[in-house]
Amino acid sequence: MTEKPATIKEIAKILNVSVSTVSRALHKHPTIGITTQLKVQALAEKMGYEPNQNAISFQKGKTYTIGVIIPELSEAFFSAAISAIEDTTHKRNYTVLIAQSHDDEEKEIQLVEKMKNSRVDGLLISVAKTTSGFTHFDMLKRFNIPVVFFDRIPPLKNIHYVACNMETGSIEAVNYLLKKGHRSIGLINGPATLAASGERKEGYIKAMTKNRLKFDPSLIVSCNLTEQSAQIALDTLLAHKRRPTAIVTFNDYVSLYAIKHARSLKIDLDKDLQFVSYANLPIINYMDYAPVASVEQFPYLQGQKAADILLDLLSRKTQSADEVQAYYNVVVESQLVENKKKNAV
Amino acid sequence: MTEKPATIKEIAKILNVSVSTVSRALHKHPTIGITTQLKVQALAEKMGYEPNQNAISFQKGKTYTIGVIIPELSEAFFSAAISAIEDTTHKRNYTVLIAQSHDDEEKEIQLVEKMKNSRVDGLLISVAKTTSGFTHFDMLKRFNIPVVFFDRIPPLKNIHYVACNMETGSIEAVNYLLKKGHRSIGLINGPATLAASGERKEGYIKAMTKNRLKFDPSLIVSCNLTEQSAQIALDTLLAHKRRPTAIVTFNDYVSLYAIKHARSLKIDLDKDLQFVSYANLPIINYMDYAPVASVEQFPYLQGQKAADILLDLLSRKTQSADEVQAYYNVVVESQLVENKKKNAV
DNA sequence: AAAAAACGAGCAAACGTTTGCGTAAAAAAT
DNA sequence: ATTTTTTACGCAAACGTTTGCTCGTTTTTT
Repeated sequence: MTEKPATIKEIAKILNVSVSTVSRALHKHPTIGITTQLKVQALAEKMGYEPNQNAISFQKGKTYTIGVIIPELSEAFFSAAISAIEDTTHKRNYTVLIAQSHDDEEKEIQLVEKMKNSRVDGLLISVAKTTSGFTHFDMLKRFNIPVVFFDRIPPLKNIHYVACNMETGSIEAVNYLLKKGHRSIGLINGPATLAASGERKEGYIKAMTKNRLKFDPSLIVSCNLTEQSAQIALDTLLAHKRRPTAIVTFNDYVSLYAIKHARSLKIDLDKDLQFVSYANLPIINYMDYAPVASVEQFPYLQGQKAADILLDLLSRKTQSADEVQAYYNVVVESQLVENKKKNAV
Repeated sequence: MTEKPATIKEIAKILNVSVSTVSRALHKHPTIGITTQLKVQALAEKMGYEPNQNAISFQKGKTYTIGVIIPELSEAFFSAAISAIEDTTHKRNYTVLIAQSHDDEEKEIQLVEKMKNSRVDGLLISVAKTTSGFTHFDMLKRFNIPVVFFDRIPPLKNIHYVACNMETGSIEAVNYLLKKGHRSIGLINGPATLAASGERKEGYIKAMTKNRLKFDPSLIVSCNLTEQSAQIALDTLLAHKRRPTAIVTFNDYVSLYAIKHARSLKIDLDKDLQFVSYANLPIINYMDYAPVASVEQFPYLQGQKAADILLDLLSRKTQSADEVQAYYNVVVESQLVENKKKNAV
């Protein structure tokens, strides 16, 4: 009843040729005569032969598997990136091993270890928020397992990475609001511990000064990304002596919280206060009042580029991998996209 | 520079023992003397030896990998299920290979084929919406690869599955609304082609008749899950001669669309119209007006149970796998949960 | 017609690990 | 003191595939 998968050996025995001949025939190796080749291929087809990937991996010492370590699968950004990575690598016959760190450093370390032990050929990593040590990545270097970081990049020298330049988008965001006539623009930023917060702030400041507007530090308030703290941040801004008519927020969630709070304060979100945020997640399509624009970070593109780089690294790894002098540092520009959806009544 | 992973052979050579001794020592096999055992383990530790999973898989003919095929990673339901599956299987030293069918039958077939070829030990599948043929699952049976279906179950005999009983939740939902005093309750259902639609309808009808209310078929309207079609469905219900004061919707998205539409019609969502939906996705936490309650389907639990079953199947598979007479049919009861969040002003 | 080149295919090792079987030495039983 | 049992370890095959090397046969070149 239970079928066993066909092997090269069986084919060889039936055809009275050697296993090496069968192997070569299936790979269309030129030293095998055309008649033998066809004979072998026909039988393989008939028997439903499928190469045992496991045996091949073992033999070749590589698994054709790339590991992906991300903080959270459920975050729209990462699932989009994963889709891109899958699409890109499947084309080149690699499979993808996905694991979530849940933004926990300890878990991330374990995962790196596990991935190394399961002999993945390479890794794509977006580091956890809490990660502060980086020695677990050294091990990968020692064993010559190439890594490409994406989106969340560790502060290390000599690494490959794909990141998103927040500055462009930030400047665009502020410019957009200035053009719309706003003169007092607030920023509800994330916690200072996040690199992303710094970049957003930089962009904000740069845009202000470039437009010869005096930059008022008190128009920048931080929040820790919770609903409550977003509310407080908004309250602070609303109490400002130069009460802003527009606010840039750290991400869509913060915008959402702030908008909700603003509405409960009966603020007219069409006339008196406008929001621009980062990320552009699907949720904004479901909001009654959404930010008027978002800074898109192109998760699919980032995933794609990261995968491309890793594949390239893997293909050239064949020989000398020690003398990697060139490190890929790809930066994709963020971009402001207007929210096409109309707000509710 | 580039280190090679340590092998059992090297350890054996250094210690002047045979590879089999090393292998057994590392497994704490009782026939190996305690001194040798410690010696071996110490050196292994020192050399940072990690067994080559690939070689082991090859040798044992099993990969300690289970494949998971789901429609969409980005759907909250599935990412929760995945997390459960990972948590459950990691404990037993299995790794998880995730793949998305994107609700495409063709893709699903390819994935099943790929999973088979990469010799996964077992599969967890939630079938694509469009899947109408089921022969690709036969192959798995032929090769004795156990499969546990979850959430989206194919209409086949003799399969293992974990599903959610919608009826309980549906009845609860209607009862809940009746208790709140509603006498005319509408249902915006999904397309008739989906099994899930049938179950929701069943539950709805059952709850009505159990409460000795005459069931009015015209209070059930279908939609195809798009925003536009949800709007039309709502319009239909609102024009009903016995205009409903409460509506059960196929899922949170439909609720969302309907609520949005209702608000644009200036309907008072606190007094004149209330919604209950299925799923209980995170998005409802972000809605200005959310359904008052949702039927929770426990994705984490479903994933967990499915994984447990598969692991059990795998552990007993050691010998006779043909005579599987007993099929696991686990049904988790859906449950109505009240939405604790207050609506906006 | 002899020598050289090209062709077609087989042999065997290798990848790292597990495991059934065999066996020498030590311990226990007679 | 001999036989039996136990202890502790080694031998070698096996898993499926790839690939460098060898070698006989045919074809081409001189």
